[in-house]
Amino acid sequence: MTTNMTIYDISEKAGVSIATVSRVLNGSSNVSDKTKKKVLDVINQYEYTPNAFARGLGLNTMKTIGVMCADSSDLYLAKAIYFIEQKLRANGYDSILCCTGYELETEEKCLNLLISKKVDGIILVGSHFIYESESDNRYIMDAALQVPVMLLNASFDAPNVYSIVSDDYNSMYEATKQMIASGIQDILYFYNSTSYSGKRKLAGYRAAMEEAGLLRSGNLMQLYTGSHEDIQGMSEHLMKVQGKGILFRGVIASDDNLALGAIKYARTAGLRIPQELAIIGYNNSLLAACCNPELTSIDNKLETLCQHLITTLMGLLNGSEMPKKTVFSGEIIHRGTTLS
Amino acid sequence: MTTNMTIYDISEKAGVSIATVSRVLNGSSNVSDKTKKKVLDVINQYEYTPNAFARGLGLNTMKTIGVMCADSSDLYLAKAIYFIEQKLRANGYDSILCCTGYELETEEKCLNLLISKKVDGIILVGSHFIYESESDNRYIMDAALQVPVMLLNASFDAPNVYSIVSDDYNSMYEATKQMIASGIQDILYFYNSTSYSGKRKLAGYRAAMEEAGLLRSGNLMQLYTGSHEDIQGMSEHLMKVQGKGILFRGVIASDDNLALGAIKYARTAGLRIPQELAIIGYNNSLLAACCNPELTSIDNKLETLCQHLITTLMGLLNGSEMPKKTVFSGEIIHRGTTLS
DNA sequence: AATAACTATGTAAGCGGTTTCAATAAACCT
DNA sequence: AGGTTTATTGAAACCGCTTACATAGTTATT
Repeated sequence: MTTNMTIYDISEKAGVSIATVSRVLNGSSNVSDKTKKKVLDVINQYEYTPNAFARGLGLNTMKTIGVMCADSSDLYLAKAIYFIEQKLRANGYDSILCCTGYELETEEKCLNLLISKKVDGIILVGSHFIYESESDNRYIMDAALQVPVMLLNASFDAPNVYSIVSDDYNSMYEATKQMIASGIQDILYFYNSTSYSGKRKLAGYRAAMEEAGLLRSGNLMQLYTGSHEDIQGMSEHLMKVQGKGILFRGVIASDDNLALGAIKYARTAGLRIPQELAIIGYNNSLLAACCNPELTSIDNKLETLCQHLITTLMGLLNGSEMPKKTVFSGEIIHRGTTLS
Repeated sequence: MTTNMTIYDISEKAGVSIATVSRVLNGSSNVSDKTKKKVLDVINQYEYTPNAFARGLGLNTMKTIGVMCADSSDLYLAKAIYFIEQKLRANGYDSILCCTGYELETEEKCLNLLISKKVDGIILVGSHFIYESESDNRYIMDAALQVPVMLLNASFDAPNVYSIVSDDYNSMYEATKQMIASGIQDILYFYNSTSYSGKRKLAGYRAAMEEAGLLRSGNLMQLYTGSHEDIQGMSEHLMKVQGKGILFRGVIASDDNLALGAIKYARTAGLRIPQELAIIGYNNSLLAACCNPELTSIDNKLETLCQHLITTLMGLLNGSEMPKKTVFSGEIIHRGTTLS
């Protein structure tokens, strides 16, 4: 356990100065093996742990990274947080978590809070408020003036802001193309966010549809504004869409949760999956393997993304030059909700 | 944004001493309104934020709570973390997250790390290493010597350790009793952890079975040791159990994930749910409403638990006397996997 | 009007480390 | 052996803020 000794106590017991104790604490090379051992023995004997605040004051770092996400209870984000936390701690850092609940104001407040807590870096896990235009991201840029800011699945170009993204555009483009190739023409795009990655995904879908000459009107894109947990609501939403006479034989969802809503809708409407309604989800979350039929989904290699994010961040903190943006491609995992 | 001014800069610009600045910073009453305004103006003008380390050094607190959990990507734990983080921040605290990955050694290490980071309290979210016997929890008791330790869904009696638990025993007892009452006698208990709450749940099941004279041997309890995400593996596990000639017409699972495994097993084995196999899960997670048929599950009022946990912790930090243990009862949410 | 009792502010001593700089000891040359 | 260079160590300044104590300025009391 942690005792309440100070560096003075240790220096006294070890018969050296506090400077020397500090040196062995920080692994300075300029300490003789003999004294180093002597000091370490005392430290171990009394289970001394240096005071983090004092240390922070002197070093101006507490080896802590701020992690911000909209909702840590979202399956995908929760997973990201888990990977990030694990990898950070493996690197001797730990993480302060802030959940912003999809509110811009909270996001700004948290950002300032993290900065004032002197984190060494900030990771935005799927922030919902990254805009394409730089000037709209001022609050992030302000934070980046102080510490490196890492963006997971989002990207914009600003000093000291680094992005690790999955190629959502291309993944969606390919998924849509494949569904078209399987003979389906009326493909509804079902999404719930206009975030950075949301826009990219939508663009991928549109490109494929346009290319095939199938994008006739905005009818085939449906924004769902309810909670990401409200499967029933999603299903009802699709029922309404159907009620309006909009025809669709395929659903491509921006998220597995939404895809589940589509599955539920199919059940309610009595449609056979995938023969009468094909569905593709996104994120390849636990849900995809859980539902019935199992969901075809796009896997965007979350762990790889997180690993690179941490590697990049650690590099930056060590003063290395690091790539501003890294892109990984996704992969379509075929399961029971698609034909081909 | 946060500037790099010190209290000296502010005091100079405001024409007062640093003590006065510090007083307005900390809301001390002994400052005249005139000077207070003067100082605040300067602070706002320069967007000054006091250095957290220096402040921590002086106050010996950084308004931070350590949150430990085995796996933040687990649906249930993720949700708990979300609630906790939200409520903490609403109270002016924030949280350092540590995921221990179900490893005792990591759990101990994190506990020490949190203490050394001078957190004001520690919350164990469904720790897997709470033992019934006090002496086995020494490492937690050591931490409790320094700061209050809050246990969610676990409990043991030690100084400065507080518990908020759901009455798992009773919930399971009732669930089992109801299934028996619905005419099912061969009920398999499918579980994956021998944690504190795991034991309680199992005991509830046993009690109900014993009471009904149905507990003939240990055959009807099946410990699954695989990953909580490996639905396929769970299903196969149950296939093997069936293969051994162990008969079961009902499954009560210690967790919704396991229940999903049971659903998958039923599908594979060609059993109709709930007529040929009834299933009850635990936690009433998102999954329960997602799967097909929808899962009957026990809701243990997670948000209520978290709310009370935070309230209790805040009370403690304000020096109030607080209850050592609070118990809430759960509720069975009936859906499509049970008869009655 | 003189004394007591506050109120508002400043001075300076910590809080527990890190680090610069100077001093001492040990090692290396010629 | 004497002069250098280098490896160790310690003294003390400093990081930025809190707070006990002292002081000066006000208001209340008799």
